[in-house]
Amino acid sequence: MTDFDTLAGQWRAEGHKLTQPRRAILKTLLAAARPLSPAEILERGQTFYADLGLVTVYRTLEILEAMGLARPVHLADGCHGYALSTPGHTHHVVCDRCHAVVEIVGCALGDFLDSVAERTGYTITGHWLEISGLCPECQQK
Amino acid sequence: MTDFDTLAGQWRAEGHKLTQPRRAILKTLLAAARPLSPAEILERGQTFYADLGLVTVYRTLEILEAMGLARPVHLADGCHGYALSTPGHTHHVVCDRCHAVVEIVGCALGDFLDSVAERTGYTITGHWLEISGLCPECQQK
DNA sequence: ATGAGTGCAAACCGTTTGCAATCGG
DNA sequence: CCGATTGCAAACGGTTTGCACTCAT
Repeated sequence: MTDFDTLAGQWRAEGHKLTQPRRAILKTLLAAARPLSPAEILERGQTFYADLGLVTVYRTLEILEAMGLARPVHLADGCHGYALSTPGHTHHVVCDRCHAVVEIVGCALGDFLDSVAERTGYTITGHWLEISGLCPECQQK
Repeated sequence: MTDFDTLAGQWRAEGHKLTQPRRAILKTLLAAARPLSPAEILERGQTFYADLGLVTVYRTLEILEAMGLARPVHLADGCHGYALSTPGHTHHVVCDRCHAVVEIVGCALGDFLDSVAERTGYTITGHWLEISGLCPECQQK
């Protein structure tokens, strides 16, 4: 997670303009505790900039994803939401009930992937791990 | 992977009728070397039963998924295909180039998940791992 | 015979695109 | 000022639903 100014800096560094709609989207993602669908980003973003449109949400997410600043997270229902990502390789743990998300920054799969490569003959180029569970809060209910 | 008769047996055991369209879909999935999109299943399935309709593909996949006999596999482009799955817990290794798929039957993530649970306070209920790479054949090109 | 299963067409929903108006640098 | 960016409306593609007909049992 980064703060707004750092994010804004990276944004401009790529030559993108920092418009009001885009500010609203960045703030929304920064404030989110779980991955948000485009529609949710729209709704929340409108509290920052009332005229925000869904199309702009899609276009901004596209840029964020290309920059590696946000990534799509597959949710249980088949749709996917977007969450800001720390740079580099991360995995997510998503709460089944409230969808709160925690990023796992380290990746302990190296040995496992080596054995997979050996067993299958594949050259491994990447992997995607998503863990589901119940967050501490939801366990109490 | 199972053979047709075993699959058909499980199918009937749940009280579903084994119609021509459904036979065609099962045969198609059995013959597939990689996950297929609903549209691909339709196309290939029509070689077994010419009047097969797309709606039936969706409805049959829904049942197969509920029975745990097939599972959706997220492909690189965001769409997802379906592949028959061995019962129980498996992971997939998908070739970036030709989409050939290998199932990893063992799961060596236990320790890793334990440490995640400890670090995050979550109760882990499940996980989804998909590995991408190049299959032996595609490496030679 | 009879209810489960089917295909068609239409509805539906999330996403993308064309375009004229607008905004940021 | 000028091109990047915007929102709207319409197009689009994949998925789901309503319905009358058909098939497996």
